[in-house]
Amino acid sequence: MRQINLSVIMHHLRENAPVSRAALAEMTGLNKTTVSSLVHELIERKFVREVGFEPPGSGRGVGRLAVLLTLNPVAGYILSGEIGVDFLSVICTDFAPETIWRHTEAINPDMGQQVIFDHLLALLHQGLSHGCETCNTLLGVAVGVPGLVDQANGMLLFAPNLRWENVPLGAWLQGYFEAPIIVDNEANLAALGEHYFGAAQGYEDVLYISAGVGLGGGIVHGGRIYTGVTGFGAEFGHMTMDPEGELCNCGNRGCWETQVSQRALFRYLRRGVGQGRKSLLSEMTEGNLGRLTVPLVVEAARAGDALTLEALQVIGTHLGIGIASLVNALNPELVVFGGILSLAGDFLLPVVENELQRRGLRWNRNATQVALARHGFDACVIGGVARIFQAVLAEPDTIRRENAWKMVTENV
Amino acid sequence: MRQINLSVIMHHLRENAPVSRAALAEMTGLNKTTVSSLVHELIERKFVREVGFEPPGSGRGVGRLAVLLTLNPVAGYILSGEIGVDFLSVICTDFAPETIWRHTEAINPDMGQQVIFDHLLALLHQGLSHGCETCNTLLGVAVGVPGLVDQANGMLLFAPNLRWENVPLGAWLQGYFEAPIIVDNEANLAALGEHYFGAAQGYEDVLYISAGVGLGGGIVHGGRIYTGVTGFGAEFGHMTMDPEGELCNCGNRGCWETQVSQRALFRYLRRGVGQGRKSLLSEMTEGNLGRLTVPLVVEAARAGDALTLEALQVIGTHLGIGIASLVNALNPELVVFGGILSLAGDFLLPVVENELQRRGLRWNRNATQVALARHGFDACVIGGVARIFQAVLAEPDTIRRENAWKMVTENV
DNA sequence: AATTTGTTTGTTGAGACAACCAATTAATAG
DNA sequence: CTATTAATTGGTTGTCTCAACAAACAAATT
Repeated sequence: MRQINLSVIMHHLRENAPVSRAALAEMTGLNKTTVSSLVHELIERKFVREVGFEPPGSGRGVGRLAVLLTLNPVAGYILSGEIGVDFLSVICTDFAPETIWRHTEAINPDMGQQVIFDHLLALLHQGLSHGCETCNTLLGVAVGVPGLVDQANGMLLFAPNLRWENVPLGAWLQGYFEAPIIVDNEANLAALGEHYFGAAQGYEDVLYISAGVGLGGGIVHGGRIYTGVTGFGAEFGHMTMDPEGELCNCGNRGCWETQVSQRALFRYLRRGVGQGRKSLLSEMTEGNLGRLTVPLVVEAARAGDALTLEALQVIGTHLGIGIASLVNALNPELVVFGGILSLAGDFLLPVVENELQRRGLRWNRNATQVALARHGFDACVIGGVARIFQAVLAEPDTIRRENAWKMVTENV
Repeated sequence: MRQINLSVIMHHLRENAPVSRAALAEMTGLNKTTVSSLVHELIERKFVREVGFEPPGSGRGVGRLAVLLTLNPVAGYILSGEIGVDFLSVICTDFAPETIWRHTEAINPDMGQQVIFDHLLALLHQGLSHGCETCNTLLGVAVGVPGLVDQANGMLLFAPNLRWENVPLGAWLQGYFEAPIIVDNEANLAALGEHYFGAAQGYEDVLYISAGVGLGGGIVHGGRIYTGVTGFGAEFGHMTMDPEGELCNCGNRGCWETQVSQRALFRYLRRGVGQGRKSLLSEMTEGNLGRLTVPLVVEAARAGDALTLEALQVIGTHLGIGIASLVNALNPELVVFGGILSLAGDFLLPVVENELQRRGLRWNRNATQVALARHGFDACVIGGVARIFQAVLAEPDTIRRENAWKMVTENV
């Protein structure tokens, strides 16, 4: 009961800070004495702090000045990392959350699991030392991975692009940090990140679609990540869109990600050029279309290159068809489009909107907006921060501040 | 708090009755005094009753005999109706819930909204008089419709097959019954019905797919109907499966329901016969394939008719592809297949399973079972009962027993 | 003086705990 | 074999704690 109300106060503080006790009481419907008591506890726990008085004469009329409250930025720090296919990324934020430190490092899957994990650990350790300087308490560690995760025990079940299988990441990390550990799918975290700190703020039912090397997805329902029964929901990329389509890495044919992904885009362009069509991209890559990158494609599109625009039109159409299907099936409030392909959002989104108008049921499509993700490369790590943030907001009374950060420093 | 615990007790009673107070305490983790107090209140409110002692010597060992508790069948009665495209159906059940009374009536949309509503009201009224004889208290009225419903106010937004739009069914019913009114989509209710009383008992994350005239769907997530943001989720039938496919009633092309529905099945068969292929169905319908019905098709399939088997194979493949996509996207525990087409389940399900094996991601498909719906024609009304049941279990202390049934009897 | 903020003080309600009574089975003594 | 007793489980009665709430009040402002 008290835990629930503490959490309610924290949530309202997050969304409305700075705000007074009286205002919190009104918002939450709780009695003001109750709010006072809860706030007192939160201040003691250092999650909340007073930040002076409401400036007098701010149009509020007569009465005693209100004491404004905010979440305490130095309540603790959060570590969030991502294991990408060819990079590691770690950020450390305070509770504001502002980034205190960040670092990215190139890897490749051939380095081997153990080496990559050690690198990740070293980065996290560096982030930790920066974090504890100002914030003292480690609130949690989140790690996003490009694969299926069994949330319950942080087991990475299957990451085809890393060629990893059944890696107990959660257990490994638990051995090094005396704080809650979250391991989750990269797109799921990114979805939550957009919900907390990005384009989806204020929306409780969000579909996130991340198109990059492949096509991943995340569902936020009621403000929480929707995990299917085995925690492996929202693999939109492997919905069959064309039963006789291109072969997919997963072994099936015509998966959505064979139509909408960086790979699909490049394939279309290469085929076009291969068939003798002219394109700015040939010059931009000096004839080596193996060097294609999404930014290059966007540049070509802006320059009006016909083949590129056509490719984006085709990809956008497929993206739109899939989104319309999902909108009909799930009736979300907002669809957020992210991933590296979202750099081409200016060209893709109008096509998507058009397709959604054509194929979405009237009521569903009218209730749904489509937006570009705010966080690009950082989407996942920011989502990890959001995930820890969420865990702390949900049960602020269970954080053990004393021994919250205690790292086994041997052999790191 | 108390409300929550009352609800917890009710749920455990539903799932484990008959059961003793001590066992409830153990299951819920509540203190046994608390359980006693809660049970006492529930007995006073007539939702629960004692049903004698646990038979001695039932392998339980020593100790005082336990008093067994169950939900009280005559706690009240539930009215549930369905407005179909060509029928009305109403049942009245007690709180067991056992059917006390039921009736079905043919209609057709041309009769007009007001006439159909009056017929529905008359049926509900008949059910009510049967219900109050034994059970006294009306616990709620549920009505399922083949269309989009805004749950909040029971507004039927759009029912293409009835050609109704913006009908305030909830408000109308509220004027006649002094009890909670639920108006919801037919497939959503059916999904909940399978969860409470059918093939999906014990599964908390269920996809329900109903193939009949069209293809509808329902999602049960965490034991509750998943409504999208506007309460219009799970319109699986209008996911685009083939961008250039057949024209659908909704105006788009290649919707799933153009591939998997009674209409799609009959179309395939008629085309086959039209192309000169032999089929038992020609004889069975005496050459008039306009008379096709699903039972006839099933009969032909059982007799080994090649065209029929081929048709079911094709439909089953499309069904399987769609289910695989949904399984990948939503990772449910169970997929339940219902609707009139489920009569052909023996022929369709193996094909579906096969397609699921091919197209489902390994982890998802392994976590997901596919089952036939238990309730056929009654799925929706039973779901309506479940919906009311759920509402009562959720807040047993808010039911006003005194004036719960008070019907405006004028002009009915 | 009126108004708004926030605290102090006391009340209410709900669940937890301990002790107790009740009803049964199992063991044991005669 | 029977009567008695111990052990065990079911359920209730009082007491305690804790959280939310209400009313009164103090402080700071217009």
